[in-house]
Amino acid sequence: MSSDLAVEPTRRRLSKRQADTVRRLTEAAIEELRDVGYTGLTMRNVATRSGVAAATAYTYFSSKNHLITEVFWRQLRELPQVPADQGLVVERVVKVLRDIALLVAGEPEVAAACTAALLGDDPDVAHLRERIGAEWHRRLDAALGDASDPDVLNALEIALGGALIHAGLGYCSYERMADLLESSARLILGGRA
Amino acid sequence: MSSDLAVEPTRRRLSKRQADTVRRLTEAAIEELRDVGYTGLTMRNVATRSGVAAATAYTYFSSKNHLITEVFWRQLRELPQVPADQGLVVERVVKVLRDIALLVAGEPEVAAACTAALLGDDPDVAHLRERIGAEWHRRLDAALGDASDPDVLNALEIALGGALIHAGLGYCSYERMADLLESSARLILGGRA
DNA sequence: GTAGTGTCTAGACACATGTCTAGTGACCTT
DNA sequence: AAGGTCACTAGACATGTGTCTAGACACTAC
Repeated sequence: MSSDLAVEPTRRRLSKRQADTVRRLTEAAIEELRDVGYTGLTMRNVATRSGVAAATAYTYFSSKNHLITEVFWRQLRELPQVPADQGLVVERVVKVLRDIALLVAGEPEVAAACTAALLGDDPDVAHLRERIGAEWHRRLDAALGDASDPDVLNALEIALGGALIHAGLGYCSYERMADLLESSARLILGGRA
Repeated sequence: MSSDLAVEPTRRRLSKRQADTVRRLTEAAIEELRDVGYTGLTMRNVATRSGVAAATAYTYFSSKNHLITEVFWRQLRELPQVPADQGLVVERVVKVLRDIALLVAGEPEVAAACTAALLGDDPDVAHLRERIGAEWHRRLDAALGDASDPDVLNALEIALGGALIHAGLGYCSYERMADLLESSARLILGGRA
């Protein structure tokens, strides 16, 4: 798919061969999630699907949750930035939120699994969680531009997390969730531009 | 500590003896979560702590996630209703949100575990999830009273879920989360009373 | 008291996770 | 071409999950 993302370390700097192994593992994980979901996914099956030994998978990912969270993180990273200098603030914010919400909307199984994996307690998951949170923050802050305000930013971050959970919990579809999220954002931004 | 909640069925109507077993299991689960958290909790340990065989625990709870979700549900049920006819709408809403947010704030380990368990995919968890979602909806709707509006209600539900997740993910403490939630609610309710 | 129903126990089971170790083999460098 | 390093393999291991079965035990009714 893209970029130097394939060379980005999961645990350390990677050689070409290693990067390839990691890529095969994350791709196999996505297929596996599509087929059998979070609970059905096993590290052994992902490894086999990648043509790799199970022990090798654990060399790069400390846990099942870590592997799945890495999938989510890579998808978020591949998402293009929203230009910060065009259109109304509210429209820019709505676009950022919709982009993230719909990132995985086409694959609800994958999305739900990522949400669950994000809550894992291993240190590698915690680290990715921070990066993901920071990325959300950064994108929303950029979209707000001069209009940025801590309370508004927090409210938007909370809304984003809430929307993903609501969809992940099965309360609604990801498409509907994106609409609800947009509606929330407009209420939060209220009078402001 | 209360009510006929102890007789409420988890899988079917319960005899006194059964209700007692279930109560011992949920109480042991809370203690276990406090001590060792979600990952550290094992059904066998909870069973032992309750003075019950493991197989018995599985008679009442189809999975670890089901047991923990039941804990969350029972705590939510025990939370007193906010009177719907006093004070400003916004203050009533804020109180409902704060109550739920702080429900388990004293026990972050328990709260985080519940959030994770809620995402489980077994049918018993799905069922409780619906009841929990409905309960949130009901309480917020009541607080809004005549001011109730589908968009506002959705935004508040999303904010509530988001806040729990943010705290569960460790982005902030539950106390701080309650404050952010309040601030979000005020933005969402905006001009409205 | 004795039988019968319903609850619980003990322990084996298949399967998953995550760790570890000894050993294989490909790719450098010289 | 030989040697060394790095990535990977194969498989055992301890531990947890969730299921199952045979049997123990208590409480009720007769």
